[in-house]
Amino acid sequence: MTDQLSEVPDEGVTRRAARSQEDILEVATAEFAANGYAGARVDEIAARTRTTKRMIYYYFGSKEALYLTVLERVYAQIRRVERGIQIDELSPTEALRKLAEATYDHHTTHEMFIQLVSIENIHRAEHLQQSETILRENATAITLLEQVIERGVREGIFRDDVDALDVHMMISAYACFHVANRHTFAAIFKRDMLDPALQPSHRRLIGDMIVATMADRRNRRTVP
Amino acid sequence: MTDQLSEVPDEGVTRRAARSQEDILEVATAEFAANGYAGARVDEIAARTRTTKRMIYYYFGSKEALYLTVLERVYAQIRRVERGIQIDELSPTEALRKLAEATYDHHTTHEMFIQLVSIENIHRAEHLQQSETILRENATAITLLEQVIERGVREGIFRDDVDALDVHMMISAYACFHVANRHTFAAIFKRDMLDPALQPSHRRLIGDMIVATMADRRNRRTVP
DNA sequence: GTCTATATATCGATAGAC
DNA sequence: GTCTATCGATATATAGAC
Repeated sequence: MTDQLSEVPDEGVTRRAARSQEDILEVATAEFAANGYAGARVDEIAARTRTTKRMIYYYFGSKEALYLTVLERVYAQIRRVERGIQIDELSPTEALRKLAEATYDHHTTHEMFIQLVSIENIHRAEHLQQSETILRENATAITLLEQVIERGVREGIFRDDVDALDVHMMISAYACFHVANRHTFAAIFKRDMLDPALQPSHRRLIGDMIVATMADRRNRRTVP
Repeated sequence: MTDQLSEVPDEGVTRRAARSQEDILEVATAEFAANGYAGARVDEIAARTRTTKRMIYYYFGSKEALYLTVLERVYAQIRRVERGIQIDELSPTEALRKLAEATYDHHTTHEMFIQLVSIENIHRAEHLQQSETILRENATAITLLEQVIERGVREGIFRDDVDALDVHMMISAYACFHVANRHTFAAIFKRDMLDPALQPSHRRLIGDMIVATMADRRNRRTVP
């Protein structure tokens, strides 16, 4: 890799710069997630990279712009996960469970994403609202869920008074809480919600919860 | 904040001093909730009270000690709400719904509590762990839930593979998410989860969700 | 693009009079 | 208990050489 780069000086410099920026973003993500926006230190980020503080400002302009780039990066990541979910051959019930489990799997393995979302909410999403990319792209996660629910309602197996956003809210709430409130929950109740021994049953429970709620046909407004 | 959070002042402290401390705590709660621990400014808290910054340090010693007092105060508040819940004459199903709705009602009307819990989780609950009062008192919320579930299992109407902490987790997750992730959710999906027009249906849904999950008797391990 | 050194601002905390 | 004034530490951001 390094040899190839030195053979092509022009690309080498750019590629090296891109790698340096990636390096900064990686460290910055951890720093912001761990300490919040105001608590994060640019000095600390610089110290943990191969580059210097001067380069952070050279590449990103400001602490806020760096934070925004970090935010866009983790939202792009979950978008990729969501796009990869396949539910074509599944029944509405099975599809719902699979979507819930996929969200649970993503959130429980991406603690920094959840922390950054919490931080962003403390700041009333004012940074997120500056990102047209996130606002435009991340809302599309809901379309798959809409199709599943519509099919389930049409087949008469789902209640019809809960829409896709409500279901997404229930799934996200459960999966987020496991990670976001892990520490206060553990401190008070002495149970680590991310304990690997608990994950199979918690993964089953999120599916049970969503399926049981949606399959409760007593709540239908119209007869199928 | 409209709730009565004030404690009875010590005999040695004048009424004016106690009122001054209450004034500081009121403003500090809002300041920490709105900006996080590192983002909160002691100067700003002082400016919005009738007292001065010097007095904040005189009464509370440090920014961190002030924050800890704020934390204990909001946790004491939810404890009072939890203690006031009456479910004596209700069936296990009705009791479960009432507990879920009470949590929903508390969280949706105490945004600052939820924000402070989020902030505390960003800091890995390191302040909360210093408060013996919170750790000792707030875990008792679970006993009422334990009794309800035990009764429901005994009567053969609830599944028996989900314990009280899991139910508490599901209820808290739903109710917390509404408040904690309100801003990112609204930014991306253009729906304010705290819109008063949505509250009746969301309040019904949390009850439906918990009852449907627990009443799913296919998940029983033992025959009642 | 990369470095060292530094400007500029702000914040938590305190001194000391009354 | 209460005030004004201010310290000392630390933060973001930048200057300017190479």
